[in-house]
Amino acid sequence: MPETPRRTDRLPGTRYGSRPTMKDVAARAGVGLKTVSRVVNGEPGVTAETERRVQEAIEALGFRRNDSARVLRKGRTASIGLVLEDLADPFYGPLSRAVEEVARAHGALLINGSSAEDADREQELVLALCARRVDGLVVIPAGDDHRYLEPELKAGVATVFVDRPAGKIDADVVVSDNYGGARDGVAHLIAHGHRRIGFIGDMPRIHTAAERLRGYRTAMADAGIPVADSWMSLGVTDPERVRRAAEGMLSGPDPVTAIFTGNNRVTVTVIRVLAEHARRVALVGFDDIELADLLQPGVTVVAQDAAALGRTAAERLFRQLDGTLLRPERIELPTRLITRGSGELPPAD
Amino acid sequence: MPETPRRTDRLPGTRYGSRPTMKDVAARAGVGLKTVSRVVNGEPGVTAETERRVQEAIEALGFRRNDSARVLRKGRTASIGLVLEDLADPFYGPLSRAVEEVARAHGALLINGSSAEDADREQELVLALCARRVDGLVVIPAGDDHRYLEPELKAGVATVFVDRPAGKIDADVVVSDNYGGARDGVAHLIAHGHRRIGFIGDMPRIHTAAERLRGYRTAMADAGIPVADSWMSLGVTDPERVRRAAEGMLSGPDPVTAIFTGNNRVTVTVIRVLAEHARRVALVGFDDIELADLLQPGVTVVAQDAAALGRTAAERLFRQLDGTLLRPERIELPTRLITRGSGELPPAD
DNA sequence: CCCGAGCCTGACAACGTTGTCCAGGCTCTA
DNA sequence: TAGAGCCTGGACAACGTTGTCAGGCTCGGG
Repeated sequence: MPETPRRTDRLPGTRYGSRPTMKDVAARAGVGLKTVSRVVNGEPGVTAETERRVQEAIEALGFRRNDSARVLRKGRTASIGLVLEDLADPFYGPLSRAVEEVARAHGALLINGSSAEDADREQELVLALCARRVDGLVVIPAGDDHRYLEPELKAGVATVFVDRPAGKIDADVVVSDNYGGARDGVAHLIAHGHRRIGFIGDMPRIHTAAERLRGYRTAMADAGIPVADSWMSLGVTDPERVRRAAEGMLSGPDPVTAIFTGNNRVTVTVIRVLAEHARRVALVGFDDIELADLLQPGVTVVAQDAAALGRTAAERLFRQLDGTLLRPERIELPTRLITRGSGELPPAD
Repeated sequence: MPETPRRTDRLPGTRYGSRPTMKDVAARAGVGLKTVSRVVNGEPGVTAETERRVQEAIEALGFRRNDSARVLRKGRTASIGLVLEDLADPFYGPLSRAVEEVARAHGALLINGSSAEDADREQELVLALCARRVDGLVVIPAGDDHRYLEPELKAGVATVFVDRPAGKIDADVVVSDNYGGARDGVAHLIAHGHRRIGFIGDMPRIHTAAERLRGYRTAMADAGIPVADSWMSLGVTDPERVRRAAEGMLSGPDPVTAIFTGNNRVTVTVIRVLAEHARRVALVGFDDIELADLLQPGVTVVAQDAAALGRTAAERLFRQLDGTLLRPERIELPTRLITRGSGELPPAD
């Protein structure tokens, strides 16, 4: 009896009628279920003629293997999760793309989500990905406590943290040399004669922001320059806050002659402020930004390689899955100072 | 007999030992399987005391529901797929983020992949997403024939095409007014006295590129200006090709006095070329670019709202899933001319 | 004291696929 | 011509979850 009406308890939401299954294909081709499975998976042991009949039935019915069932059976999903702060941030685009390319090379799909810099949302996302049984996770953490991941790690979910370290668990980490990069950037300003140098960065609870501030402090200390509290401003990176911070440093009795900005968003806002400003103020920014070379003056930056961060992390992830990787490690990628003019302006008192 | 060694044919790759299941939780809590299910899903009909015992067992074992099995049973995955050209392109970041936000509001996860402007890769990705049984698809098409999607549409996979229309199938489409935007941008140059205006765009097989070229031609025709072949250049948007095209238009016996660029990547490269150029050349670009206002002169652009494209598409997708949407439709979002200086330069002959 | 209503709870099948295992038919050789 | 061995194909169970359904319990009313 072909074409029997199966399906007993379908959801009402399912429209059109549901998808054909291997059973349907088998019935139509007049073969057994397992034979269809063999054809679909390219396994050996099927006559050319039988294979043709099966292919024909697949074509005719529009059959597509149901990966949920497959995953349930096999245990691996061939997909990895990526949790980052904001997909729309130009820094994360290339990183995300790099992760995707590595995943693709390993035959895996990428599922991603934005945490919006919210620890709860990060956890929610990560656990949702685990419930889908992703094979691995690349996480740019928003929170600083990742003990909630312990059962997942034990269960064998490969995990790599990028851009910022994991909190309170032992895991692979790939970061840029935030401390060293900031230190070199500030030293560059000092080398060009600046002493009153401002620092505007992200919220101090964010690891990268703290590290870059540490780099700033070290460079200043190394040069024997005492730092005034009014020279440092940490907080959210929305344009309003940053603008106020920059204007504060540039006015008053003891204005800065140079500013070091803690990330791409801050840099962009500060460039705007400086453009409206009469006095020439030197600027070095963390993170490269597009068109930085075409501004007047060109913007000197400490560039990190977002694509390399993503690639390195993803490659480690798949090595964890291979089993070729045993101990968690911390990898630090170097930054690169790109001089374009803004950092070489002399102090204008 | 508790702690019996289950698992017969596990993959060798699975490390540590596999995850606990509802069965394990049930055994530990001393309740039935279904009771665990009820607790996990917050269904009514469980005593506070029983619930407490189950929660305790879940906690102790680090249980996490397996969504593959759930999907297999329920038919819906609560995830949607997004296929775009390149995650690293600044235009797609906000679009992607907007889709994600709408998905999140509907409790769905986002799976995405880059087609790299390759029709085969697009198809491969889309079908992989369908095999995972995503509830819906948002596609920025690379190819121009989407008949391969017909079985999926019939099976009820909600689908919306964004930025470019679908090929050879009837589906929802959300696009910008590429034709009108380009026409207005070029008319703006004409209004400022230009007659010899160049057009540099993407490959003509890409729908947006063709539409923008059509807008250019219309504006020129409306002004009664005959267009020389040497004023138009279509092709890949890599910097080398664009640079040659721009330099070609700017030299020779009859150089252009203004250039209209067909997308953000082209615009950036042309800005670089013009910066090296002695003569002032007017420029209007399609797509807004960051820092465009800070260049000298500021870059006049025809801006499209990438986030609105993504949001609109995703909202339509979920309305399809609700069943509140019946007929496929084509939605066109307006563009906006933002004048900043480069488009208002007079012709310098 | 008995019976029915109502509430909890658990046994069971089904979702679609893949791994295991066996049967039947074939070829090849002695 | 018989037996061994190979190749093809199919029956069946299992993956982990959820919907159905029925059983057992308590409680209140007659």
